[in-house]
Amino acid sequence: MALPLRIVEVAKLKAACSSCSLHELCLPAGLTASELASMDLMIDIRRLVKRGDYVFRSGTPLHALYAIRSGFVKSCVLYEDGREQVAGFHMMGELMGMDAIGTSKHLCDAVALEDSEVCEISLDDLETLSREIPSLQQHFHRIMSREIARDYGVMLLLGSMRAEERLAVFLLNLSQRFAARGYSPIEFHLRMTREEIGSYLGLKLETVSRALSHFQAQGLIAVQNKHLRILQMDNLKELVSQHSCRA
Amino acid sequence: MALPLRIVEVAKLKAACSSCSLHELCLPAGLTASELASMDLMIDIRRLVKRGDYVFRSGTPLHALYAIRSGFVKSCVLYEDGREQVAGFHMMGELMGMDAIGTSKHLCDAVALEDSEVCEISLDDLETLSREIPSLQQHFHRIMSREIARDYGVMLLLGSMRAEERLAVFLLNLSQRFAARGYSPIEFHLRMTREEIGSYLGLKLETVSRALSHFQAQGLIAVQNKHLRILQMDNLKELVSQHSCRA
DNA sequence: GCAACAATTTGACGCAGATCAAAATGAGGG
DNA sequence: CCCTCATTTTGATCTGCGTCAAATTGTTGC
Repeated sequence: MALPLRIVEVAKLKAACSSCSLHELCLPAGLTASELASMDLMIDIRRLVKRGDYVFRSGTPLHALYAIRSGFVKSCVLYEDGREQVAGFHMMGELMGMDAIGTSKHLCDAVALEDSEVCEISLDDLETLSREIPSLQQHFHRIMSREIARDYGVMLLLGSMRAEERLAVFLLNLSQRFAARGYSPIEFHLRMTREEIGSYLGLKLETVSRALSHFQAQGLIAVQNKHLRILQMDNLKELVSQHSCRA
Repeated sequence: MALPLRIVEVAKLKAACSSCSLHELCLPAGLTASELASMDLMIDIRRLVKRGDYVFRSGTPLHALYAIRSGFVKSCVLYEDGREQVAGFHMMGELMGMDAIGTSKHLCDAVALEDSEVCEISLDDLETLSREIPSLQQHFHRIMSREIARDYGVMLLLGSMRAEERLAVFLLNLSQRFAARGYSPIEFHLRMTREEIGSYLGLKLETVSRALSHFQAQGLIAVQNKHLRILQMDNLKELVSQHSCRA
């Protein structure tokens, strides 16, 4: 008997950077109108990814890079023995899959935390086009560089901050990124579980929960399950810089 | 009175990728002879960096990327409040400074741990040339990607491994990289202090010291100060994968 | 070779955060 | 709406690693 087939949501739609409201955040930032038109030709697949589904999986060959058009995606590094760690949370306008260019194999899972839409960008096409459009080339390099810079920040966080500092950094970072996208920087919906936050921050879920409760008791934030509101942005920032470090 | 001038060692030598024994490890890997000749034109500064001196400093504008021709360099991320963490150790054939492309400012210090020689590679020149030489472009992307992949590994290490695992991963990684450069994978000189190892691994120097002593007591390694010999490579590897994890 | 200093080792002790446990709350499916 | 299961919260206890301290060894400049 054949197994019941899992229905995979793969809508292939005509994508178009020039009409996408994110193009100032995304890969084509800074291109002229005619350069944008060239990018349109390159990106012809937009894919819907349901909550819980994979954008790509660790170990599979690199087909394309993925720009998030809407939604929220986590990436998890897997270790051979089954250990896994959340390496990042990605929101609209961000590019994923760059870790796979080196080996042509993805080395993390990318899982949608809510129904999302991603644009597939063929690496070959991107490389070809960026040979013709220097500003695209530069921007692509800047995007990869920023990913490296972000990673350095995470290392600092994991290597030398204590639990509550890590969480404060995490919340402030989310806040900034929502702000950059036109959403409220002080009130937002956490799309991930406490366990996922903990995995990202190198903490256990109980520690995350306790730290959130403590912030709330101090009046820094108000949390109600996944709904979060920052009440004292400045004090939250101060908490990070006051060097109550561990290492 | 003028301050006594610090004598800066800046030997400007004609560098040449085509005659460099590292070109299979370094940026020009995979180029044809004529493409290599084009790279030679691009790289015209080789700089000597004495032990303890900076290759570049955090906050300074990006002038160039740096390929290590010989020696050993650490990179340290600095946090505003003075906290710092070693983000990586770099050896010959490796490229540094890619974290600065995004903002045009270095965000870590690069300090030579022994007298070293680096080749300066102008980013503009590299971008120009890689528009003409697709294989150079591809290789540059692969190098940046591998840096991202490496960082993911460090995150996993910092976020979910216990002290002895971290140290074992660290030693095995050094071993591999020495092997790739034709040196012994089982016997080498640690060029960094216990404190620097600790900073990289998110541990205190005492913990690093104790872990090394413990490995030695188990017969896995022999350490004598900075001289290290791996006695039981397989058992060391096993130590990492046996999932004695923390998070 | 010696003095001064830096790096390492080792021991004793404390604490931040992990672990274990159980109750409370929320979300999805029939 | 109710049942079931997943997530979150909170408490109690444990432990790996940080902290403090002191002895030892290695390194550098004179």
